[in-house]
Amino acid sequence: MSQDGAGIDLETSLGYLLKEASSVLRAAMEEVLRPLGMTVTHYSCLELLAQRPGLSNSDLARGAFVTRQSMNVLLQALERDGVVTRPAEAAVGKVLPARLTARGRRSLDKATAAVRSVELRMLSGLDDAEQAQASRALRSMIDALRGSTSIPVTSPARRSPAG
Amino acid sequence: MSQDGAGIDLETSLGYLLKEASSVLRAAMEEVLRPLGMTVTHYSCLELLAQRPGLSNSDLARGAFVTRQSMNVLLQALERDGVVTRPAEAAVGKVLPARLTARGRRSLDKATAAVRSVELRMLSGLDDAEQAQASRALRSMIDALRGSTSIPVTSPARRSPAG
DNA sequence: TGACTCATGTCAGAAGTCTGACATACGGTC
DNA sequence: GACCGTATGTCAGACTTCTGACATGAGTCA
Repeated sequence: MSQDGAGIDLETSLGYLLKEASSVLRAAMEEVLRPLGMTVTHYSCLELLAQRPGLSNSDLARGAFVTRQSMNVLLQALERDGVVTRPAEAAVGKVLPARLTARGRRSLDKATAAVRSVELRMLSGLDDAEQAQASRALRSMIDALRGSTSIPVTSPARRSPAG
Repeated sequence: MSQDGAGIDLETSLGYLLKEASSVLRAAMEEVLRPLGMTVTHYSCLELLAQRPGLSNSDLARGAFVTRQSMNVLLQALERDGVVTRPAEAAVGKVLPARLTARGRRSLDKATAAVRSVELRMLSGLDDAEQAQASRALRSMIDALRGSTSIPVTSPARRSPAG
């Protein structure tokens, strides 16, 4: 086909497969989230806040894999809808810790159930050992690509005076 | 950690890891493609055409995991830039087979080298067996998600009984 | 203390992608 | 031959996310 086999064989490329898997997963999540009036980023933000109350806008952006500008747009909408609250002013620096409201938590519960079912379906063909192996492989690819950058959820952002 | 274990543990979720890996890969590709004036979708389109000359707009959209509308916008720009050609009229139905021009092939060659280096770096921590295992796992996840519900990119998933 | 660096929140404009809609072409069925 | 469902190419508008830019606050170091 090509001259000197320069092309990346899409049939066997792990990168392409990764993109495909991610695309299919995203589509499946959007499908179950849409009836709830949620996008994937929207859901990710809520899930992050449930597990790590008080995350900042920038923390949430890193955890949801979008820019802090995009997350800011979303957070403003979520605040307006009463799903999330942020203090009007920063207690310490410029960081505004966000938290779920009761309504936000209810909203998240439904979404979590839906997303969980998608994930279970995705993993239905893999036993525990295979899942662990896949997890290690993905982690290896991530680390190799980003050299050593930080972790999305386990945020090191707490390194300020108080802690 | 929530009330009844409702939350999806982002620390261990394979879905989250998949999203993270895909995000990091995409960022790494954008980084090397940007100097060439190319986006990831742009590159995907060219790579697809190199391996399967004559693919239609809809084919390319499916292969690049975007809608055919998005791919159409891109294809028109690529035609304008002399990177891709399509016949003015369809020979058979409405399908317009696209092909790379010489310029498109040159453009792709540079991009392919850049992307290949990214993929090699991503896989640098995995031996052949691990890569094969990861490939099988991803394929399994894709098939499991596609099986029941939606179709990745295209329109409503109505299959005709005789189709 | 002052300068430098890094991170944050935010605004504004640009780019990419999506949903909705329409006309058309193919294939099978009645 | 007419009809219906599916698939394609395309236009238009809306939405989401991104890049660029700015001011502010914290930490480091001389």
